[in-house]
Formats: sequence, C-alpha cells, structure tokens
Amino acid sequence: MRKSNAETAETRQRIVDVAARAFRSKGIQATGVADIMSAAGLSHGGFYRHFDSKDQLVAEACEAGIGDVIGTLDAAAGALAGKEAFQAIVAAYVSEQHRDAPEHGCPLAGMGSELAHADDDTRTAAARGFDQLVDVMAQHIRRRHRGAARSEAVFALSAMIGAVTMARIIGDPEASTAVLHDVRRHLEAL
Amino acid sequence: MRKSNAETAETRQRIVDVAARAFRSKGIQATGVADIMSAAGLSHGGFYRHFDSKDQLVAEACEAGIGDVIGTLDAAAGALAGKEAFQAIVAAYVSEQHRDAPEHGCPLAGMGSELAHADDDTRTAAARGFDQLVDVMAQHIRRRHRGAARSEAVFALSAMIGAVTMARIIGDPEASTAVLHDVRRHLEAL
DNA sequence: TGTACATCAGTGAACGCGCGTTCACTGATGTAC
DNA sequence: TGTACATCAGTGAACGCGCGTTCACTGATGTAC
Repeated sequence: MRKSNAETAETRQRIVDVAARAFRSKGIQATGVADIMSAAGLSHGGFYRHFDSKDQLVAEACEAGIGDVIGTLDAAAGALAGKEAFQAIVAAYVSEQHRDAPEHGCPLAGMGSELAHADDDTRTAAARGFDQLVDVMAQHIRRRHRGAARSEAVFALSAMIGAVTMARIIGDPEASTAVLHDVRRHLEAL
Repeated sequence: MRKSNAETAETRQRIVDVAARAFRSKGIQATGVADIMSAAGLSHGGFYRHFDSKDQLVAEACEAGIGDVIGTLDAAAGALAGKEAFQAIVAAYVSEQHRDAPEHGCPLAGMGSELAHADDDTRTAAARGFDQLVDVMAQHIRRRHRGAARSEAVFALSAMIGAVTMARIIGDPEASTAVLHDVRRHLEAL
C-alpha cells in the first residue's frame, strides 16, 4: 500500500517528532524503535523505509529537540531586549515546567550523558545545538567584545543544563526546586 | 568452592569498583552485568551472591564514584583555604583530565541524564552525592550567611557538571576545551 | 582442638525477553510513453 | 489524458543477539558440639 509523497514526508516527520519526545523523556537506550513506531501509529517494520538506523533517527531527533527549545526560549524573550530578555530565557529554561516536561525540553539536559557516547552525527548535531543555544543567549548579552558575550553565554548555558539535569535527579521536590532557584538567581545576577 | 569471609568482602568491593568505573565511562545501560563480572575476573553467574539486582549495584557504584570525586577535589584543595581552595577545586573538576578520564570522574557528569531515570535508591545516592559535593565547595566560600555560601556552591557545581557533560559531547577538541576554559574562568571570577 | 555438617562463593548452562534489523508480501502511487 | 509498469510505504513474521536473572552443582569455609 504505497503512500503518496506528501503522506510519506508527513509520516517521516511524525516519527522524528515522536522520537524527539521519547528520547528526551525516557532516554535514548530506554526507547526502542518499536516503541517509537507504535507511538507514531505504525508497525515497527516500516521504520527502515525512512531511516538507515536508529542512530540516524537519534541524530535527527536531537536536532528537532534543539529546534523546540530555541522556539521556546525565543518566545520567552518575546519583544524584550538585553538583560530582560536574557533573564526571561534563563527563567524559562531553569524552571519547574522545563524540569517536569522533558519531552518538550532541551535534549542536552534530557539525554546529556548519553549523547557523550552517541555516534559522530548525533554528537555533531548536539554540539551544533549547543552553539545555537549559546548564540540565542549571547545575542542578549551586551559586552565590549563579542567573544566576551559568547563566553558568558557558554558559562550560563552550562549552569542551566547542569541545573535541570540535577533537578530531575533529585527526588525531594523542595530540594529539587531549590537547585533551580539558586541557579536562576545567580544567573540573573550576572 | 566457598571463599573466606575476607575474600568475599574483597570480591564484592572489587565488583563495586569495577562497576563504578564502567558505569561512569560507558553509561549505565551500555554496561552489562556480564561485562562487569568479567572485568572483575569472575563469571557472570556469581553476581547474585553479592547483589540483589543490577539496580542495587548501580546505586552502590554511584556512591563509590562520588567518594572518588570528593577525594580528588579534597586533594586538589590540599592545604589551601578560601578562594584559593575553591579555585583549585574548580580547576580540578572543570579540566581536560576530568573530561578525558570519566572512569575516575564524577558520576553526575558521567551518567547524569541516566540517573534521572534510575530507581529510588540510586537517585537518593546521587542526590546525597550532589549535597556532599556542594558541602565540599561551600566549605571554602566565605559569606555572611551559611546559606549564601551553599547557594553559590549549588550554582557553581551545576555549571561544573554542565561544562564537563558538554565538553564530552563536543567532538572538536578546541571547541570542547573552550567550553571548559570559559566556565572555569567565570567560576574563578565569582 | 578436632570432628561433622551446614553454608555458600563461584561456575557455566539455561531461562525468557526485548532489542535492532531484515524480509517477503501487498497494493496504491509515481512515472514513462 | 490514458495506459502499463515500476516503485515503494507499510505490514507482520522472523532473524540473531545480548540482556538480567535463575539454577544445579562443586568443594572449600564457617560453625556447633
């Protein structure tokens, strides 16, 4: 039952979207190809009509997830500029909502340690994603030198990724929220 | 061939040590019970004489790994005090050596995103480890209020964990080192 | 201190299970004329 | 525009493999007397 080209493209996109959510919320290795396909409303056998391997999907899902986060952060910044935009971005990232909704959150926080062991394409996608997020933040940091703004963004983003990762590990709700609060407060004081 | 109580205890400890290295360097799910046992010089069947499950070993290995890091950071601080000790700890953690030797490094960086999905005992061990590391750092931060020192330590440690995680993902050696450098520099300026 | 028996660390085969991937097949869609 | 054939998206069974865990067995160690 061959599908039309448009339908095929839609299906492929749906698989990537479903995978991007699953990998971020459950992890890469804990999410099977069959899980993804059934969540996309398909049987698992058809997977290889769209992708060469699970690894390829991981790379694309990582890229898609980064796109989500950039959209969220841009929306948080809205029409704000400078320090206010920066703080809005920090508040959106280092938040209980982000912590509690990994499926829509940052792949670098949701699958960080697994990405370190991923294949080259995936790591390249993740590294590019980090760069893009750094750009999004650096854009709102006013410094004498462009490099200084980027460097500060690298620092801030590292703290943000670490904070959300730890907030998800810590079971006690108060302690978890305290980490988010501490990090957000220090970043807003930059 | 029953072993003496002393030998049994040594074997158990060896399994935990081997596992702590393997989980940190390859990840939890990528490391099998059989891998660990053979690295410890044993056949896999004997595993359950020492542990109820892989999950239990993960929790103990996480705790052991935290112990390693605390030892390394304490050694880095040495006889130093205050800001100098703090900076020495930051330099030891946010370093190329740490990035390149995950098997002796921090479990929170090596298996961070996997810990978020681990069982309660493991997450409790990881959360306690985070607290202990915060204490190690806060100890060297002089502030009017104890809480302020701890809060700053939480912020710093989050940035350190994020930095090492990202440095391991980024394939390009220069870009990876640049992240470490940026984060270290900003933390030393606190 | 010596003896008799229970315990149990370690081995290696086996368990059921889920994984990523492949395959033959179906029939609707794409394409060449 | 219509026809004939090639393509290929999706299905569902099957592949080999490695996983965590269990088990019967061995024989040295621990323990009770």
